[in-house]
This record gives sequence, C-alpha cells and structure tokens, in this order.
Amino acid sequence: MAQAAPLYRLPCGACLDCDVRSMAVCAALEDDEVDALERIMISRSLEANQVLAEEGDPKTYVYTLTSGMLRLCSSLPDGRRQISGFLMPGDYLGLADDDVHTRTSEAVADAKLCAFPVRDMDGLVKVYPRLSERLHGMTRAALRHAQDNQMILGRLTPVERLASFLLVLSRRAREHKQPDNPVLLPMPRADIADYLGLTVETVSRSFTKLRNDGLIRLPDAHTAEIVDRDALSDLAGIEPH
Amino acid sequence: MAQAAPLYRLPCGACLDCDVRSMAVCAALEDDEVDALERIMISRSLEANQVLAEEGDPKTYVYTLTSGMLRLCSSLPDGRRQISGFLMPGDYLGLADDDVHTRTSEAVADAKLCAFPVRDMDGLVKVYPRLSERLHGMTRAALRHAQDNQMILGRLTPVERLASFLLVLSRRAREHKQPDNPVLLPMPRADIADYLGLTVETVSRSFTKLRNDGLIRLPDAHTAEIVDRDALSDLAGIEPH
DNA sequence: ACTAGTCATTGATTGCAATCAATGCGGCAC
DNA sequence: GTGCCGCATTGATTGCAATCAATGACTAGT
Repeated sequence: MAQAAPLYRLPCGACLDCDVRSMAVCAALEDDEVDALERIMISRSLEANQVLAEEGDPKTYVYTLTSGMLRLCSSLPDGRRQISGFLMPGDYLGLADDDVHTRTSEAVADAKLCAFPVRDMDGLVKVYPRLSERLHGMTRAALRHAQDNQMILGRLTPVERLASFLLVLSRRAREHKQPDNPVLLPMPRADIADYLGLTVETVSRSFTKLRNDGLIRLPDAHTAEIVDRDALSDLAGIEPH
Repeated sequence: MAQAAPLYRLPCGACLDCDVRSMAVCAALEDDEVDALERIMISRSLEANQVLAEEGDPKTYVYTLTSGMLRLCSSLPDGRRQISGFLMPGDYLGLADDDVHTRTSEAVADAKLCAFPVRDMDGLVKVYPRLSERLHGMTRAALRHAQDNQMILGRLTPVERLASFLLVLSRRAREHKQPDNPVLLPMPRADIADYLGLTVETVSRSFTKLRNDGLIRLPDAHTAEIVDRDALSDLAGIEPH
C-alpha cells in the first residue's frame, strides 16, 4: 500500500459551502464558528486502496470524509477479514477509538477528507459543547448500527443479509442527500462478503437470486436498482435505523 | 413476563460505599458530587426473566446495574433472536439509545439497578462535564465491543466464538473485580447461542470440544474453569479490548 | 414419592454455504 | 491487436452446523 499523500491546506472559508457540512460533525457549529474547525483542519486525499490508518496506530488525527468511501476492517492472523463498516461522505472516522485506532481504514475509492489533530479537536470540544454532543450522538448512532449488524451477521441468511445491506446503503444515500435508487456499490464483492460474513461466491449468488426474483435489477456489478423495496424490506426483516 | 416492581428510594449516602461505584458512571464524580446523582436515583430490582424495557419503549430512565445480569436482545418477526450484549454490575443501560430503547432488556438472573430519569440525568450531565465525558467514553467502549462482535459473528467458527466468549467474560469479571476464573455463566445455553449466532446444540458441542481438548473444565453447566488460557486465546484469535 | 417441566447433552440426518474449479468479462499495457 | 490480470459469475462437490430426535439431570409442585 502506498504512503499517505502530502498534506496541504484549503483556502479559508471553504467550510462554509462544503457539500457535507450539514451531515458531518461540523453541523454542530454555526457559520461563524466553523471557522475554528477550519483553522485546525488539514485536507487529505487518498487513492483507491490506500491505507489511512492501521489497526493499532496511535490516533493522532480524526477525520471527516468529504468524498469517496472508506472501509473499516480488521483481520485475523490467518487472513480472515471482517469489515465493520463503510464510511460515506459526511461520516466521521475515530468515533470508536480512544487513543489508538482499533480498525484499519482504507479507501474503497479515491477519497478526500478533512483531518483534525486530536489534540486540537479535544480543545475545540471543550469550547463548543454542541460539538461534543454531536460527537456523542454520532457515536450512539454508530453503536446502534453495529448492534444491528450483530443481528444481520448472527441470524440472517445470505439473501437476507444482502437485502438489508442494499436497503441500508439506499437509506444512507438518501440521508446523505444522494439519490436512494439505484444503489451505488463502489466496493468489490470481496468487501461486501467480508462485511456480511460470507464468501464472494455466496454474495454473487445472492445478487443473482434477488435479481431472478425480481426484487432488484443489476445494470452492472456496481449498480443495484431496487425494484421491489417492500419485498426487500420483508426479507431484511429489520427496519434500518 | 411480570410487570416492573414498585419503585422505592434508598437512604441517603448509600452511593458512597456502593460496590460498583468505581466501575459505573458514578466514578466520574467525587464523593461530594455523587450526592447529586443519588438525589435523582431510584432503586429497582428485577426477578429472573423479568423485562425491564421493551424494544421501542420511550427511554424515560437510564440505569446502572448493581447486581445480577441483564441481556439486551432483539427479535425478528419469525422469532429468531439476537442478543447484542450482557450487562454486568457497573454497566450502564441506555448508551446506544436516543429517545427510545432500541433493544429489549431482560434480567438473566435476579438483578438490582439504579434508575435515573433521563430528564434529570440530562440536567446533571450539563452541570458535571466529567459525567458526560464518562458516558461518552463508555459509549465508545461499547462500540468497540460491538465491532469485535461483528468479527466474532462474521468470521469465527463455533468453537472459536465460544472461546472468545469465555475469555471476554473472564476479562470483564476481572475488570469488575470478581475472580476471573472460573468463569460464571448465569445465562442458559439458549442465551449463549443467541449471542454467538449459533444453536443450543452447537454451543453444547463446542463446550464439550473445549473440555475434551483440555482447554476448560466444566464442574457444572454454569461454571467454566479455564485450564489453558493461552490455547483459548489462540483459538479466539483476537485480543478482547 | 411421583410427575411435569426445563435445560443440557448426545446422536443421526439433512441442507446450505464454503470450497474447489472453470468460464466470462472488461480494462490496460504494450 | 494480443495477452494479461483482476473481478464477477456459475457449476460441482464437500463439509460443517442446523435440524430432528432421544435421553438424562435437575427442580418445583402436589
């Protein structure tokens, strides 16, 4: 994996008309306050498959993803891998971690992020309680999400897992003000497999099953058009939060 | 399931020599501050299998468990159940929830808890920032725990899941200042199964496997003595946080 | 003491997803 | 254009955990 790209600064005032401002931590601050965030912010970009932080690395930065997609994953000594989540623009990296990163973070596709030195961020959090509240709220949401995944991994069949995955992606796209249909799948099948606790082959067969049953269409491998959302929801069994 | 037991108040000053004070939220407050917590606190007790809160109930109270054990679970329409976690004395109930409980909470064994009205708690949190920080820290820990479970559920074999389960219980007992060996298993096999995404039969067979391989002893169904902790750790593959 | 009921274990069988293997489908270098 | 490589799909087979079924240990009720 390539090393991190060199850091550079964005011109001042950029946060004010940022695409993800309303979804990200920054939403906790008023127009005249984001300036404080922007002052400690450093822009970064990643190429596809570039590693941002390794499991066990000290947490010196926290990040807001502004474009592209990241995966959070960890691996067993024998190579088995589990992806604990995908980050979409507006999402925050570092919610679960105290002083070290507990998961490896890699770019699924070319990505841009805002990096905040944790020391500076800790300082800001004390000045702006709303920032702290927002981070806490985002952590709670991430916890609910992770608990939902426990049900998905522990009790759902492969097709059910895929159905719930597609619905969650669709819903999150909507929350992130993107079209919720068709669902974009920037990640390869292997990532979906490692997220859903399956093999690539089973993921592929599950896609085919959903397509043959008329619940989705697959114009190409990275696009899933939801045809019958209700049937898909029935399959998934649980309402995504 | 029986209804909640009647509420009653503990005499003043009880928090000061509480068994779980050092593990619970309360640890964030000094001796002269816990008083504020105690003033809004209501003691409750639950019998085994009694329901504390149902999935979807409004979150009017948050709780600290002081004795016994709770399970947090959710169920699919067809009855499949997933337990997202077990609460031990000192643990906090309500970390993941905003205004409604997202999981059902039930007593595994007779339990005692401190109940705090959320409105009052929200007020205290504003007065004592350390309380808020502690809650946020506990939420982050819960998130790491839930993400570890994703790996367990998605990628580990049944014996590996059980090994990691026993190690986590052992470690948490130690953290809660209880002996870390033998491991006490107050919950029935069905709960372990629904936590690990297995069937009771497979859980039972996995116990037998670990016993026959000499990694544990089973004096009785609710006690597992760890004989070879290293081998167990190797099996589990991941270090519990 | 006897019965009924719950829970854990063990055995026999089945079924589904993992594994193994082959093919297809672009994209890219040259 | 050709060949190569990564990725997705499909097919054949295997193996493991779920399912089905029976038994045993223990508790509570009468």
